[in-house]
Amino acid sequence: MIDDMDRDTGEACMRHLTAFCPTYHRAIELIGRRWTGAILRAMLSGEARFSEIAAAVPGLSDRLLSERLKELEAEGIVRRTVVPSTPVRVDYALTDMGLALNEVIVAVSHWAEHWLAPTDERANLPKR
Amino acid sequence: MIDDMDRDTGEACMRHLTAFCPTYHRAIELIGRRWTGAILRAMLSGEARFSEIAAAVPGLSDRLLSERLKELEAEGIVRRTVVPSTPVRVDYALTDMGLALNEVIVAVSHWAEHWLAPTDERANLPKR
DNA sequence: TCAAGTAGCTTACGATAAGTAATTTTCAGA
DNA sequence: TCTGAAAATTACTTATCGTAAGCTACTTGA
Repeated sequence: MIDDMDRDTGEACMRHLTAFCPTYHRAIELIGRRWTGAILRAMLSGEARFSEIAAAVPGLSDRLLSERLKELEAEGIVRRTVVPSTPVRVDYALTDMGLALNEVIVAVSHWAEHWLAPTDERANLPKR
Repeated sequence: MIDDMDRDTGEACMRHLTAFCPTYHRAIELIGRRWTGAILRAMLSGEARFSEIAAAVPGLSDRLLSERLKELEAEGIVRRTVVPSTPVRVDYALTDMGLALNEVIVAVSHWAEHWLAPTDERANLPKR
């Protein structure tokens, strides 16, 4: 269903902002999937193992982490390495493509700091 | 279920990248929802009316556009104005908070241009 | 004046994705 | 042999999405 947007004339929808850009769209739908942004941030901050990432992202289940890592690997953003030690270890690392997402994460962090900052009354809501 | 992340100690998870940052997390899950990134881009490029946005984002249905706009309005990113002309018009505009997302959209576009550009052989992959 | 059309939604419902929990596999160490 | 941890996977429930249709208020055109 997303198919009809994948024909990209190419080149910059960026030279001036067009209303719709297939390349941008693929990117935002990819990194915007649930949990993916949090996983990428954890990895950029240095987490490399399955259980480290899981521990760094509260609320994220094994099932979804596994699924998201597979997707990111398929996209070329993450590289999975099995270290044949005993016990076997699995390391996840960002590829260059993944590392380049740092700028996006920083831009989001920046916006979030400024506009969703915890001085926000939400932070003080009753909340169980 | 996202509740237990909302207790934000505040201040920058940004001074050095922490593995998890509740503020960042709210932001990325908010703007990363399906279609939201595309809607924001369309609005940043000037589209202001319901039908203009709908036309600018192929594949997006009225139902979801309506839902997303309501969410964005509730978050303070979009302002809805009913112009009492005949026929009544509804204009949507980005607030300052919404306009500030321009930097995020540009960062994503930039990354997308570089890493997902249409010359990419991925364009012909079977697709997930 | 009456049928058809447009903008901006809303409702209904089946399909897909996400959440929760339990289970699996492989090895190490006690 | 039993326990435990890591990295999944399977089974099942619930939430979100996609598709289609309907609705209301107004306009246009015949």
